[in-house]
Amino acid sequence: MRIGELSERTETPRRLLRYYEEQGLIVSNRCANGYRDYDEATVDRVVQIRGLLDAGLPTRIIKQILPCLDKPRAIHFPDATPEMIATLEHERDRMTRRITCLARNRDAISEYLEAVVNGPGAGR
Amino acid sequence: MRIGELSERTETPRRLLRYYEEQGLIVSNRCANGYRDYDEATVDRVVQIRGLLDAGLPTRIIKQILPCLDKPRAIHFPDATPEMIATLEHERDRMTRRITCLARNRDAISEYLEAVVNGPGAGR
DNA sequence: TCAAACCATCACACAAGTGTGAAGGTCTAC
DNA sequence: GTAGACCTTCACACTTGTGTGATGGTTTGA
Repeated sequence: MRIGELSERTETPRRLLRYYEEQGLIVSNRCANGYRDYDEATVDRVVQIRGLLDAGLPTRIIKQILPCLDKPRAIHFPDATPEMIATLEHERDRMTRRITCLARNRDAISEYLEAVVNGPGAGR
Repeated sequence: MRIGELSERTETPRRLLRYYEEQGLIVSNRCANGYRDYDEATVDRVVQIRGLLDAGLPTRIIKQILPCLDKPRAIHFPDATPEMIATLEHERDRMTRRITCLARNRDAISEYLEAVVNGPGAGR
């Protein structure tokens, strides 16, 4: 599919799709006329990238973790250098910390909202 | 305490503490000589702010949700305008989405790492 | 009293993600 | 063949969170 369709289906500006490609997060084939051509799987990948970006990961890190998420895992074993493994472990831990922080704060918000809808009287 | 101590205890550059104050995320009293004076609770607050920033929330949003997290909840009921409640619900949902995304990707990383340490042979 | 270690404000700069528009090529349909 | 809707690259600019340094006041200890 071309960039316009990918843009619509992922609700992502074309500008950013080109940027993600520039950063090495997605790839595209080129048609004879120079147009980018994406395959179906790119849709999910873009959604995933956007989610991770929104969760505070920079493209540099996203680029490193994306290959681990592909299905035929065995293919990627050769790239598994010790440094890479260390990076992944570090990022995994950092994500866990982010999750903990988000969950705690979200729960506090929920609690607050509950208290509010129950009326000020119920809070004491 | 003064900014130097707060900086050390929160591992946060002074520059950023002043920035957070400028954005209305923390407050300080001023000593006679103009030095900032923080109270004990600011330590936790700064840590919380940094966690949320790292999880992708902008200061503008953090500023809005921080008041809900204070202990004596009843004090803040007057500010609970309908728009404020809508904002909070929206941010709560967004945080949930972030958590889901982070958890899924973190689990995939964990899975990958497990496969790697078990050796390529175990992956098939 | 003088140095060192704090503190203050101000300002310029940078990276990352994103917005926007210019200038131009390609394809489709009337 | 021309208009409109696509696509291309390039470039300039904005925002946000940070880094860094200049310039100067205050406090503390030798």
